[in-house]
Amino acid sequence: MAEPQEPTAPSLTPSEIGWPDPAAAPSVELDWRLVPEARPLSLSEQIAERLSQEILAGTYQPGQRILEQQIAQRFEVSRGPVREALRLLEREGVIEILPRRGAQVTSLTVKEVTDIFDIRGALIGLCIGLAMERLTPEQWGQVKQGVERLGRLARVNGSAEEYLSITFRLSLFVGRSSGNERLYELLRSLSRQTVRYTALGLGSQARRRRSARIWRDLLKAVLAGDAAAAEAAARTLVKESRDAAIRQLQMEGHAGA
Amino acid sequence: MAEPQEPTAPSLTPSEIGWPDPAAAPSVELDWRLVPEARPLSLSEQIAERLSQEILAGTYQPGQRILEQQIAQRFEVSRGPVREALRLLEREGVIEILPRRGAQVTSLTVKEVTDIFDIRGALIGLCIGLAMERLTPEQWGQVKQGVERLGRLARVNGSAEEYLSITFRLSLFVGRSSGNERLYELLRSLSRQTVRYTALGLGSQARRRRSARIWRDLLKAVLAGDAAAAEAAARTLVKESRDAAIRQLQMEGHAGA
DNA sequence: GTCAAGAAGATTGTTGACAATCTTATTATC
DNA sequence: GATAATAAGATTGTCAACAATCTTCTTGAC
Repeated sequence: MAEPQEPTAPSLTPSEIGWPDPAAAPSVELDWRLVPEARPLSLSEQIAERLSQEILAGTYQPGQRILEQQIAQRFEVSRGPVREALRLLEREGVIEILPRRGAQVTSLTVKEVTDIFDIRGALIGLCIGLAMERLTPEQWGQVKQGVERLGRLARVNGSAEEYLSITFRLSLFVGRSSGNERLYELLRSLSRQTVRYTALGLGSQARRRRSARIWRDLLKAVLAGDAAAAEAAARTLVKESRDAAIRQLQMEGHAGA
Repeated sequence: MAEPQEPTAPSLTPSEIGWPDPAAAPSVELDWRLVPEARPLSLSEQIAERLSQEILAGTYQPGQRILEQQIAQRFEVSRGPVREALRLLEREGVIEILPRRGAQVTSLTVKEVTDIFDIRGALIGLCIGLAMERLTPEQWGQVKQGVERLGRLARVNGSAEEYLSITFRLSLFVGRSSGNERLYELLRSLSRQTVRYTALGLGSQARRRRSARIWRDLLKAVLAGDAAAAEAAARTLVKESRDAAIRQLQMEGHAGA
């Protein structure tokens, strides 16, 4: 490949969120890597990774076609690895591949966004329950730190990006803490597919304050050992996130396709 | 391809389970197609479909390596489509692909089986809730037919295969009735990954009777409009299926890998 | 001016060959 | 006899070219 990617940073350990130093510049970088394992990436994985970043960053717009030849020339490789990269991206829901039509950036309908949020809601409920069985109060302390940061950020009307970044770190930490690897990967994939919509839903300070309050309720229920309340809070979080996203989409005149 | 596949049968419509005539020979054929859409399959999809059937049928054993060249020769195609077929099968969890090692039939650990059943449990709960919002009592009548068949089969100690076949049809019908396409596809994929284990759990008549009873409770709750009870029954169904499967695995001395 | 038919171009699907890497068998050494 | 280095073979990764199909533009008829 033309520009070999720098080695990826080591992934978070299950027991460490690794909150950045509050004194340092706030990190809003999210880890949307397709291949979480720290191993040398194959050519097709490198291509998929880069394309995924570009699509998530908006370089390619939803619905835009992606031509194999074009990608191959840009990365100075043949179409073989590009085809595999596209299949990998399709699997992650980043693009859609139509027979004899090729790939295009996924453009979700309102219905599909709703559907994915609903699935996330059910899975996050399971996740919380499993994590409660496994994590010690000390380990929940890390979540507490994050929830407190959320509260501060929401109160002072801080950057939406940083808020979003922290909620994702929290979600992924809980996901990993479930001890169910498949569940974690599934949630990560579904979250990635809906990042832009989650961001949409957390655009206003009012929504962030509301979100922070539910996170606080969630943590409270967890520390009190009330699994049912914790799962309910988690589902509420996703449900309100979903509704806020849909409202925004409809206000923006998102036709539904 | 050497032996072109006969056109696949049209898929079930959302509103029709299409129970086979009880007088006719009992149909225990399950529809484990990878590509549910009724459209001409590409070469790689045909290969994936055939391999998937063979793997599910036990022609290839768990852990067994699958060599690209060998498959290519067998189907008289080049390795390109075979590679794509293998990626498709990996995505469905049928095989695993390791870098520079190639593909091998998925061999799930007890932990992984447990994990997948847990995910299915959470999703089926969601599914039932959504289906209850959409289906009319008349439409549930079709489920009632199936549940009654389950009861009869369990009482007379009928074939485990037929019992399994009906539970899958019921599950898929409910899945489709949720109206959440992604949820349906996800459940179908997870069910396929655990067919052999579900079968293991339904091996004894006692288990089938128990299963039939829970299905009856589930339907009763649905018709009474008690969503919480219905969802609980669905989760119980999966949970007991999981535990039975695990017990069998451990009795068979399944080491865990 | 509009619509349809056809041709040219673009794009995906497939192939066989070559390169890089891994696996296994052989042989030499202790 | 056991172990390690080495070589041969097998297997995946990548490439460039060709075939099949789809899209778009042009041309002609009404």
